[in-house]
Amino acid sequence: MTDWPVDAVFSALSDPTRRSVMRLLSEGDANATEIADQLPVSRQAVTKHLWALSEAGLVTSERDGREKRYHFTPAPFRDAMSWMAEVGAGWDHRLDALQRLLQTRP
Amino acid sequence: MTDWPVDAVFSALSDPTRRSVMRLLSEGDANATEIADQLPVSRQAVTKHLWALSEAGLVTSERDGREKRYHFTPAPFRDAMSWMAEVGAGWDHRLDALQRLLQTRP
DNA sequence: CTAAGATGCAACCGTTCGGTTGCACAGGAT
DNA sequence: ATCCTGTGCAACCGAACGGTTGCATCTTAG
Repeated sequence: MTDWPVDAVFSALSDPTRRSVMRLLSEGDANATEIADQLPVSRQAVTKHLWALSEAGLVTSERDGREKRYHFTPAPFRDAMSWMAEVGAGWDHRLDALQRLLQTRP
Repeated sequence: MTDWPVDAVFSALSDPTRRSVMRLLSEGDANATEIADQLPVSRQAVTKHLWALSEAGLVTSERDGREKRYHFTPAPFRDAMSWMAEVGAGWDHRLDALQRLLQTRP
């Protein structure tokens, strides 16, 4: 039903560089410069990607003095997986199980 | 690890029209013209979307006389969900459970 | 045979995307 | 006060994207 969060999440995850950023952040917080150092793109590119990820709710940021640290937030994965489970329900018993799983409260 | 299927799946799913096509197909097979009739886009647009979905392995097609019928195939969802479970593992206990679930054989 | 419906191919268009570069601004360290 | 270092803003570029239109082709229904 609600399509906008799903849209942002899938879009955010559809780019390889952005997935790399997510992977890096899943291992610990970082700022834009640090992330760019570990990827073959400029800091500006990373900043744009972080903005997209943040739009999707996949990262949060926090200003600390002159730097801005980004944190990993996988919560919106739930939306994406729910969509898949809902659409795929009945075709794959694993998706049924997933749908049940996603309804358990954190 | 292998990134190309995940890439195709997330990319395919990142477009609202394409998700609508998936939803329609999840309710039953159809040809391009039938799908286009139920969506606010041209048949040609639908055809292009079906090509993208097929690249991601999300639909299969079968020629039947003068028409070409498309079938829903949610199997690649598994790749996308695996990626999310892997990256998000440790942050959300539901993702841990999912990761275990995805390792069960069909 | 012929007409109608479905697909395929290709060109075109405006917008978005991923990425770059250049420069200005802000906050810490010394 | 001054020099780094990290951010932010904006312009720019080429490629890909989502979509359209027009036309050709193929196949079945009558």
